[in-house]
Amino acid sequence: MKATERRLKIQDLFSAEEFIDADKLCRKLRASDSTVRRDLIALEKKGLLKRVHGGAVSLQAREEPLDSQWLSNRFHQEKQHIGKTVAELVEEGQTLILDGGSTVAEVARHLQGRSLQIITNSILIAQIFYDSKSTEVTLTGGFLYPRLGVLLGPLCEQMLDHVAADILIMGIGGITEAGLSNSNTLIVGSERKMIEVSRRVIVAADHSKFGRNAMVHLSSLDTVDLVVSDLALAPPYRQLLERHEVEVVLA
Amino acid sequence: MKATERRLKIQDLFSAEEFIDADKLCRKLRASDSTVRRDLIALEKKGLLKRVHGGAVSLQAREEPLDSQWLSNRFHQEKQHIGKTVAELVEEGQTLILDGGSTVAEVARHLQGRSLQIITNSILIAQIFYDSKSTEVTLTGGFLYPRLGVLLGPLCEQMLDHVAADILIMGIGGITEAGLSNSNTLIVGSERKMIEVSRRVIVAADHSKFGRNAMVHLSSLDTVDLVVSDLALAPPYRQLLERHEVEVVLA
DNA sequence: CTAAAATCAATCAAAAACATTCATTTCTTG
DNA sequence: CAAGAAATGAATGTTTTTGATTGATTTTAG
Repeated sequence: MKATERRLKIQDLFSAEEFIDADKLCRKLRASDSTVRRDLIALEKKGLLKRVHGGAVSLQAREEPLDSQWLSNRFHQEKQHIGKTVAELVEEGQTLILDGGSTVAEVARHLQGRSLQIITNSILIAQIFYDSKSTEVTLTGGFLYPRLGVLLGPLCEQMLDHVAADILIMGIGGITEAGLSNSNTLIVGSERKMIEVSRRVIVAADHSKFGRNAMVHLSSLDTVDLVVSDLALAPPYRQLLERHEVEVVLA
Repeated sequence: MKATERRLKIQDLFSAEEFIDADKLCRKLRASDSTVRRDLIALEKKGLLKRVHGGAVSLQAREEPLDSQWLSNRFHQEKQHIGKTVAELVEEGQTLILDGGSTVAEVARHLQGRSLQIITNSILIAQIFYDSKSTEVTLTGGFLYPRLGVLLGPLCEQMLDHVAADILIMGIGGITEAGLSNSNTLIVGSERKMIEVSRRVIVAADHSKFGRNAMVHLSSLDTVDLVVSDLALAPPYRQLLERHEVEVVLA
């Protein structure tokens, strides 16, 4: 097995477990412990995982409870602005797909009471419309991914196959020149389907997501129609997006 | 098992239980007491838990989803007892369908941390298992019915067509000689499907549901295998159930 | 209150995992 | 095809982790 193939496989394994045993990797990849260790070092250098004694842990896997409040509120101000701006782009009566993630949740909050049809795979976002009569909410089914509160897997993708949406509003793990990426293959799988069935793709991402790579590649920048970020976005990134014909709005 | 893996697992266990015995941890993690103690010391240093004689307690106040609703709930005490009793009937590794409703939610709370496969159409129940890794939760898709937080409609029923469950745990609007009834046709529709695909049907209903008829007839009493209610259940109802070969347990 | 039982902290040797080096194989590239 | 570069796996010594043992401390029962 080649190095690239091995490393992709390692990344895949993180969608199921947040910790991976080095021994198990050796057996699964049929490689020596030296090789596996080198792979892990390489992936760590790329910022895709954290190496620990005995294996490696997924980076986004678990926030420390002490700053969990803080972390989910990181750039909260910015996310609020982004949420408001994105919500203003939506017209009455449209069909939206809302992906999971705290930035998109902020968009959802600004959509409360609007007359829309919303499809989402996030139970947190569904909750925002808990007692709204004007907004019709449909949840995709699926396996509930612990801690993120999103529905994933074949059931989710199968359901998305049967719908069509005007706009997809998507959160994201990282954006670089290579495109969008997110933290695990299951999430990326359903997001790909979402892109597929949506006429217009809007990415809501605060400036901290730029220049970062998450574990799994999702798509190239060309699939995106519009990126809404905050004012702290470094100009080079803005130019990068515009080179790919992506519209940019800073909130 | 490696150190990091063990410590993540300990954190998981604390999302289901407030206090955990050191012995129990040794057995569950297959590690010596020295190792477990070192793990607990490490986690305490990170501020994730508090070590006490004989084990450790969770530091984060376990927030119950929708506290306010539950507190204002009628017959809350009775529902708690019913919940505990029903939860004890469930065996490890089984596949359950949980329908919506406050009584069933009480059952779900007592199932936290168990190793089960749960299918539900209630986002409130899904939330109860928000960060439990041992309990695998699948949501049916569907329209979100406002204020009840349940998923209904063709999407939901279609999904239920593809599953099979050991036990269905069902709340109910009313029980009379004529059978079970509930408040609207959409709910009844999905509940019929649930009954269809489950080997054993358990109804969790406090005594106030007896002798009442809700809007829509759901099924006759013969489809029910077991009813769990509280001690205030009037004897005539008990006899009625037994005439229909329904087992009765009072909590 | 006292004694027995349980739990804890400290220490140590064995085991597991690690970094480093080096010879061998595989892959590039001219 | 051949020289060089990159990747691999084995071997080395080092560091970390682990479970057992010891005696101290706390809890429980009488």
